[in-house]
Amino acid sequence: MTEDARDEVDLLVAAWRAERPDLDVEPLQVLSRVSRLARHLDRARRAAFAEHDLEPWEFDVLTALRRAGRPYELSPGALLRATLVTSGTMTNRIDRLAQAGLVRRRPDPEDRRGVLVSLTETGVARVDAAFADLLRRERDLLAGLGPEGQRSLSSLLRTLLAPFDSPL
Amino acid sequence: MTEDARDEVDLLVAAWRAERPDLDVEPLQVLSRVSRLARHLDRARRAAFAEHDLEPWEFDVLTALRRAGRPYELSPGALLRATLVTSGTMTNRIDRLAQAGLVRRRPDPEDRRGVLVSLTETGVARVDAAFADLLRRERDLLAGLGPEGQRSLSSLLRTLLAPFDSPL
DNA sequence: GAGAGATATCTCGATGTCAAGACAGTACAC
DNA sequence: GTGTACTGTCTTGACATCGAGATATCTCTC
Repeated sequence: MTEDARDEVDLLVAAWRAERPDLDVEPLQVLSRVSRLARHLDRARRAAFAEHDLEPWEFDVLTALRRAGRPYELSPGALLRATLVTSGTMTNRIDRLAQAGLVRRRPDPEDRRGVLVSLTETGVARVDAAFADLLRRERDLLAGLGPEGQRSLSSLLRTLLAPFDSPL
Repeated sequence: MTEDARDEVDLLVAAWRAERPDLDVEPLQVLSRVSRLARHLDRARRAAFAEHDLEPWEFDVLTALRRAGRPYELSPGALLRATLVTSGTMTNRIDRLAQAGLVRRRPDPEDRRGVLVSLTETGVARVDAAFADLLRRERDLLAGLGPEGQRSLSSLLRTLLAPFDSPL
């Protein structure tokens, strides 16, 4: 059991143990790391997308549409479920993406309450370029783990994530 | 190798494979899960803290001070490094925490540019109660992994986190 | 086919965050 | 000692997000 690669969370846990020896702070070993890592990832993604003139939130919406396959069209409702934001946020996002010429809005012919949002050609091109770039960078970040580590990590995370995804 | 507990990310990866079979999207298995899990955790924490009348950002600052040990005092600079926010954000946070009576500000006697922020008695009590509660809830979230899984998960995450923590 | 409840989207106000820059004070080299 | 670069904190303005509520439409039951 090597303890070489200490990180900030190790220090955090040690500090808590000194201050509150009565508490079991083991959960922080996992969950603080998840939060901190996500924060760092956000920053790295922001930097990566800047080269393609995209904000992370723009990328999130565009990829959801891109993943849907031709004709790259989804309802705002489907988009907000895919991106975990509220409806007000999604309206705002679509407005701005439409203004930037990356998506288009049209009334849903089957449901007059509804709207359908689709990628423009520019939108497809931009998201494809940014996505390829992102994957390159993410692969670099993960290189230290090796294929074995990546598999077990994703499997453990899936277990943790499942209860959130399924019930709702 | 059981594939039972499929989550949203499995679907996401499958969708990408169908749309872009030319790309290796394996990195998403890890990093999308980290991001999504962090998002869910934020929500869970928000709900947990609500019972103690604390916002997540308040908790972050208060715990940093609490961890420092008596006299529970740090500079704004130390706090922003601990919480990964910018200086403007930290100024704003300290203002509001001071107004709520949870922290106190005083000039640093050793550096006239500086300020020292410390917990009030109320602050200590509130953060201690909220922290114990948070740990209970986090333990529940992690229960599905077992002690073994938690150890390997935290170790893998540490490897991933180390490059972010050390260079800067 | 009328009404109740569910659903889809949008509007609006409040809020927390960031980025850039201002300003005071410190540290170090010469 | 003096000047230059650095550090620590705060200010300001822009912005994305959320939550609650408004409106229109659909669906299902009776």
